[in-house]
Amino acid sequence: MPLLLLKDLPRYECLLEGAKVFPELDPSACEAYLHLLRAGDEVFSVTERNLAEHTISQGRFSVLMLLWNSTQRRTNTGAAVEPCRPAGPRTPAELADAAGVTRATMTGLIDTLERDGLVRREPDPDDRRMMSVRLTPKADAFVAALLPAHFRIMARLMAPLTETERKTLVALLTKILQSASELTATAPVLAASS
Amino acid sequence: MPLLLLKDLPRYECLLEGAKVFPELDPSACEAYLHLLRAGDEVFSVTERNLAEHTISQGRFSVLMLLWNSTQRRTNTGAAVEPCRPAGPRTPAELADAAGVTRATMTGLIDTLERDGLVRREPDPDDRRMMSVRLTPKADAFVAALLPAHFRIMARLMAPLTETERKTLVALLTKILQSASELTATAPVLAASS
DNA sequence: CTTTTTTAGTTAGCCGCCTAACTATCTGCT
DNA sequence: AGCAGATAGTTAGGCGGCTAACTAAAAAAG
Repeated sequence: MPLLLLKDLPRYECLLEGAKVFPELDPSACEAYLHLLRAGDEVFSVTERNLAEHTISQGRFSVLMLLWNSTQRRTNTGAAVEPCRPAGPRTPAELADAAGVTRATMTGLIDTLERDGLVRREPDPDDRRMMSVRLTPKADAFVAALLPAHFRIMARLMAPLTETERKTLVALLTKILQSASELTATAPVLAASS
Repeated sequence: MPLLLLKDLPRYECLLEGAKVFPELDPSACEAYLHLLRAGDEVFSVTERNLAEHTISQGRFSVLMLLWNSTQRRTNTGAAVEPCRPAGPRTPAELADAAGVTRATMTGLIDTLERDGLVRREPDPDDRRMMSVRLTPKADAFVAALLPAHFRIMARLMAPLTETERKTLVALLTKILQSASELTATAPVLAASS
């Protein structure tokens, strides 16, 4: 539960009301914004609650998935499996980049994962600054046991949407993600320009 | 930046690949899920970054907005303003409910807001267990100064979407929110049932 | 009227996120 | 070779979530 968001979103009339006071308030944009964060938060917390039953957090789970993807790619048994990415992340820095957190955060996540016996840190023989993070066999079993329920929850969450609606949703979200990335890139102009 | 999510979402072929290994994996559902969290996270962090420039966090901002809404409703100057909610939240418990966090968390948020001189705790004369949280004049000015940029960012984020697309998005997100709420309600059945 | 239960708020302690500062190592420039 | 700068990882400290345990007060039960 990362956010902190109004449980009951404001009614549209309230947004229209607010637009009279604040000319910058675009009611439909605001409505979309609030619904996006609210739905994202709720969906997030549903999956997080499932993971919590297996005593793992979303953050640690993401790290496991990243590492698991890497090992899957190497020890792959399937025929004709095209590599989805050149090579899976191995080092804390790569994991941090892939997960979108700082290296300091990744240090903490790896700490707890290592304490729980799910990963091991191994020094890199070539570059003594670097570490290599590996899943333990325990983690392999753990992830394999976890994933079916995880996927089932995703399917349940999206059950009310048809295939077409899902594609539409992804397309709309992609547009928003695009404009958010642009806003992130042109950072300091935020408040000033129209 | 609440979540911890893969920066580069997996390609659709990878999801199809995974579905061969895990029959529970619904590729389009998974794709929608990942895009939703990714977009929500990015949008969240964009607004958070703006708020951070005014040295306030999303959580504290939400509290201020809840209280500000309450006061707006009482000292309203506009004619023919229908009340959007019966009465705004006043006590820490009401604020916690409205914001969707625990009371312990709300205590902490009010602590820091009070420390920064943006709210005041006042004892309730009728029920000595209760406190009343009020915005200070400083907070009024603070919020009023903050909101225009905040609204401008929402508008920018949603700029690539037409009015129709925004309505579509809201409708789709509402469906997802609905099914997420149902999953939350029927909690313990998560992993077991199909 | 006393006792029990409920409720409001806080406190304490954990986790995961951040930034900033630090150590150790490697790289590149002269 | 030797030193400046870049890079990998950790540490320290803060914030904001959480749960669980606690205090004080009100409400309910007897």
